[in-house]
Amino acid sequence: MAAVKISMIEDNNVIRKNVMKFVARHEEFEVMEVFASMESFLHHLNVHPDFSVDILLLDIGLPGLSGIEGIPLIKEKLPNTDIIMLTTYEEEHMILKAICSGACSYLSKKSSLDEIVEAIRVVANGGSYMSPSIAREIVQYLMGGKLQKTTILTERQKEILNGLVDGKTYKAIGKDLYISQHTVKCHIKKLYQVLQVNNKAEAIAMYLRGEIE
Amino acid sequence: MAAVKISMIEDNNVIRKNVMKFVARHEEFEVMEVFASMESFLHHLNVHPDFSVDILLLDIGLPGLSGIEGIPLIKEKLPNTDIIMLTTYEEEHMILKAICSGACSYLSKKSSLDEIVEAIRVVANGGSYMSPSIAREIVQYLMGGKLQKTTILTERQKEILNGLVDGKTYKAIGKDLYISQHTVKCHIKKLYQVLQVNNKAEAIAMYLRGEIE
DNA sequence: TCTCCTATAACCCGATTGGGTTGTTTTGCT
DNA sequence: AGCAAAACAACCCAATCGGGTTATAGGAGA
Repeated sequence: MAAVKISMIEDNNVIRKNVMKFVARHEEFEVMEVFASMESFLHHLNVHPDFSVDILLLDIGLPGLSGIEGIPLIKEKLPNTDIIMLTTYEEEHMILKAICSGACSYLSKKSSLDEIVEAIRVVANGGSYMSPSIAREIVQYLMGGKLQKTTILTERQKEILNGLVDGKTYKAIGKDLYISQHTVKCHIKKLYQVLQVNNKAEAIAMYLRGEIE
Repeated sequence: MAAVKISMIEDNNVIRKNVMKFVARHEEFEVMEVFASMESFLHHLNVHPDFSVDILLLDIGLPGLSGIEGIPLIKEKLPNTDIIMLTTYEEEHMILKAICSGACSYLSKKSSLDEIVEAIRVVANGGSYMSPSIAREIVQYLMGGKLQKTTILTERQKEILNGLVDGKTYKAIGKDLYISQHTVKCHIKKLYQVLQVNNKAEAIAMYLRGEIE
């Protein structure tokens, strides 16, 4: 198998050089150009349209265009490049945003060089590496306090809520459930009381955020 | 620190004995009673209300009450026990269901004994261990085909959409952004065209399902 | 049996929304 | 400099929504 091509975007010179030097010692990896900013990387992509890498190590806290903001731009040009985020900021929303944007792995900068290389190997083999603390946060998010939130809604209310989420009008929901639109409205009024919201938008948001049922 | 108390629910005698024998060799772990079915475990909990473990290895494909179905029941009695799922079924929905139910780690049965012990250590330290292939699936789920959907919305439209998602009226959004409600409506009209929806509900649903930005 | 709750249905009324048109101004790109 | 796009603003109008009240029928539980 050909060597796995690696690149890195990291503004801290010391970290960038150390990591890439260590990676380069492993002969299954081929270290490509590295960059100190998202802008310089994107510029390089424009100037060299043929440039590609298999795995990109990406700092989340870059000055200027941040790592997260850059992910979609990178994926646009290099859809087959796997991105490993490197970061000191382990805040939940950052992590989720990065993963949702297309990063496939997430490493704390506290990780050892060996751990970084291990992560690269995992990703090269089609897996996804997560630092334990980060995995834990993702799990927390997925669970989303969903425990012990055993349905407060009646069956009918759930059916109606589903209609709302689908963007249906009262009339359409009534038609679906073979009841009048008046009745639909009546259910919805009670629904709002139970959920402590005042309109469709909030009810839908609550439902889709998984805070119900 | 006291030994970490470990138990296991697994119907396959060979696997159960091998794993627990290996775990027992590590003196930081204390192997407790093990069980061949969810029912016998739950029964044990009822008979011995003081029984507790720190970490429970749980087979997902148990006969009778499955591992996933049992998680909420276990969590009810032992809220502080961390659950590590062991499984051959790596299907996405199984994994997500297990995690959403309260499992904190997920191991493929292909994992080596060393990997299992490593996972236990990680969990005992408050982390969460994921097999690379499973981490990948979770990442896939979180990304949800969201790639190459590089923002179609303008900055202004995003701000407005955020207002909608928060359940605000046009008027309130206008106030927030220092523009008139007419203008807000105008933006929303264009927004709907771009997203190909006809009302707030669908736009919010699209946003919260992560199909935007 | 007699409540309590849910589901059903209807009415009124004001506020909000969605869709249409028509503009001016600013901004970005060529 | 000039064009296109986006942001801004206002008008009309019909449909929808949110909140209030009132009322009947059926099922669960005290």
